[in-house]
Amino acid sequence: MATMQEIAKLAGVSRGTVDRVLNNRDGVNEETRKKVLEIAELMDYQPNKAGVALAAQKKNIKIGILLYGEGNPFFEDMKQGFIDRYNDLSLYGFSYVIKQSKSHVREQLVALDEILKEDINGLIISPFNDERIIKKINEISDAGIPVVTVNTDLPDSKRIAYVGSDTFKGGQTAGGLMGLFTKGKAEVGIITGSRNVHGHEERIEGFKNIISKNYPDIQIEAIEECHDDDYKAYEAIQRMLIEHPGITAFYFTAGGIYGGCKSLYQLTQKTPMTVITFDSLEPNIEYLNKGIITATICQDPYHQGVGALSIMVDKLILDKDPEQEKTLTEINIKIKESL
Amino acid sequence: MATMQEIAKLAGVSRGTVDRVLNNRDGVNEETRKKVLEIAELMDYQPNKAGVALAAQKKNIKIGILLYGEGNPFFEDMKQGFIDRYNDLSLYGFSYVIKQSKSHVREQLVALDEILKEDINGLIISPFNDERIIKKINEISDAGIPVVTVNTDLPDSKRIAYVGSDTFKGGQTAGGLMGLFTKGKAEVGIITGSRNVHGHEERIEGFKNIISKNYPDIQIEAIEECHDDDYKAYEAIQRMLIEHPGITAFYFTAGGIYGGCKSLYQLTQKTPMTVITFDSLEPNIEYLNKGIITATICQDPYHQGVGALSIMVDKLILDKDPEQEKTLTEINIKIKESL
DNA sequence: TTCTCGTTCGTTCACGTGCACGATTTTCTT
DNA sequence: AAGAAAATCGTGCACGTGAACGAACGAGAA
Repeated sequence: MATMQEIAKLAGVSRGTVDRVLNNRDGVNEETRKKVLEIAELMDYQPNKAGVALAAQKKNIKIGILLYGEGNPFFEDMKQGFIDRYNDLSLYGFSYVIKQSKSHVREQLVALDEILKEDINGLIISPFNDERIIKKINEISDAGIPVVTVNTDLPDSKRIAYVGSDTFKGGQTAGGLMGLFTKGKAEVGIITGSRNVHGHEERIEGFKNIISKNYPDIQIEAIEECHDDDYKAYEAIQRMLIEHPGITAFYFTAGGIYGGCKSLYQLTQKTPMTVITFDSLEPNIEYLNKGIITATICQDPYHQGVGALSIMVDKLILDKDPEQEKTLTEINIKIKESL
Repeated sequence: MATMQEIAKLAGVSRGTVDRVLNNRDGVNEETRKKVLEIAELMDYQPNKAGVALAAQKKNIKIGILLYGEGNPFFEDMKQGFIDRYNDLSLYGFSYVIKQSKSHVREQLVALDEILKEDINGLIISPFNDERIIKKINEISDAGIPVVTVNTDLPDSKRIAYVGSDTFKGGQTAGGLMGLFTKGKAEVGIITGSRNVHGHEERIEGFKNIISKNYPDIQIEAIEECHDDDYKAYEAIQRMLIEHPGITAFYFTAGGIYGGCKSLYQLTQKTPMTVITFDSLEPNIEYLNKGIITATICQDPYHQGVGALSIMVDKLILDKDPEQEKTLTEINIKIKESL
């Protein structure tokens, strides 16, 4: 591996000059610059990461991470991803703060203000889809602090990258599973989070896409919002089963699992339902083990954390812009036996 | 973060002495050693990784990686894991060589001799379960070269760690899926790789475990070995369908997918079968898309590569022994829509 | 006593980079 | 033409660790 020192020797200049050229700083004669660049290219120069890391110690960079859903195991997984990735990258001598607000726009706005007071150099946020949040993110970006969204995207904001899952494909996967589990014959009730949340809606679209294409004998009987609320989900299930007694399957696009499954547990002891959900939070696992949930589709929050922190470190410390604007994590299907 | 320099100052000694204490080198007075250790503990000293990395440059460590199955996409995934992880860890200034032999014990023995000539300091190997390989691995270990097995374990050898998947659980997952897809009623034919390969056998055991526990109406009609050979798999399927015309499902524990599925494609145009396989190699994906394979169970070779290299670098450069003897990767179910 | 050897510890170099400072040369101004 | 300003480049320090080298000291042997 070539070092700056070696390049300097070959170019007949000092290492300082090589440094100026390779880091795009000015104060170098055009001819010298060309020569150095040529040699660097020829030798396929790659900066030694240990050296970069050691020199980065004094930069004292701090990354802010802002999540919602306090105590939500989904975000605990994501946090583990942050931690593990931090252990790999901590040699760059940076630090981070994680703040987690409650699940409301207002709380997130407050938390956002708080975390900005910590003098952070970059922000990773799992944002609410709200105009005020978008506006704030744009202000932060304009102030020179790069923002990466994780889990939920804000495509219309000035965030530099998004790390999350492909919700449409997740919906398609749910559709495919529904077909397989019911042998292509079912009446389905859908419990969704909110029709205003882009991801939830895409999960319905993906589902419909596969059903209409491959399974003519599967009918969607009803769709209800529960806003991730267990009590609302409980009631929605009760209502659906009265209004549509023929229902043989349920599809949950988001939260409210605990309430919804409790309802099913009480009502459907005799007639087994096919139930498909997302993520593997505690209630999902509980009802998967009880046989109420047939399968759950996971979006790998751990690697969302890993990916987001990687991108941010690349940007802040290694000066590398993200390769893609969107990084999509894998879709994993889990059943009772594969947990 | 505390540095050696700071500890030295507080202890009233030089940094060299602190270095000797913390790296367990001798030539330090017992009293001094105690004092330094005390202060280091008090300050929760963690060696700065950038510093360690920079100093490790001159060690010139080389890791050998030995796989089989030339051109097998499964190992391509694993190689990508090695490469990605190497990019993260390359700052420690080490290098690696990958050799890939054909799928025979003899070829692997030859390749093993070749790779040892390269002056490697550690070996990662995806081994054949063979006495001669075990003996060789023990010799290498005794020579002071740590060995990590990946994908296939040799529990009776002197390898320091294994990274792979839980094959029994994989079999259980297959059993669970079989139950769900067939609504608990099926006659199953099993095509296995070799009954002498521990992993293949465990996949059958796990499968039987779930079937016998939860699905009394699922019968296993026949089990045949195909030794990962497509032609043998083709013939096995033909034979099974003649001898057991009631078969409605197939379970492949290993290779021979292309031959087996081709056979099914020709024969079962009308009567749709439930087919469960392992891994997502090209033939798996092809026949998943064609609707022949219902689902495939993946063992995440990418992260096997990642994990194995991590363990080896920890051992060779950071002097850290593996935390667990066995690292098991996640089990992911894939259907057509979630590919 | 004087010389040798072993113990204990401080000093120094190496690893590769980022960046501030200052030195030298060239160009511009009056 | 002389001084000021700008352009260009070299030097040196810092980051934290590993490890070789050598200095200081005391104990034991001749």
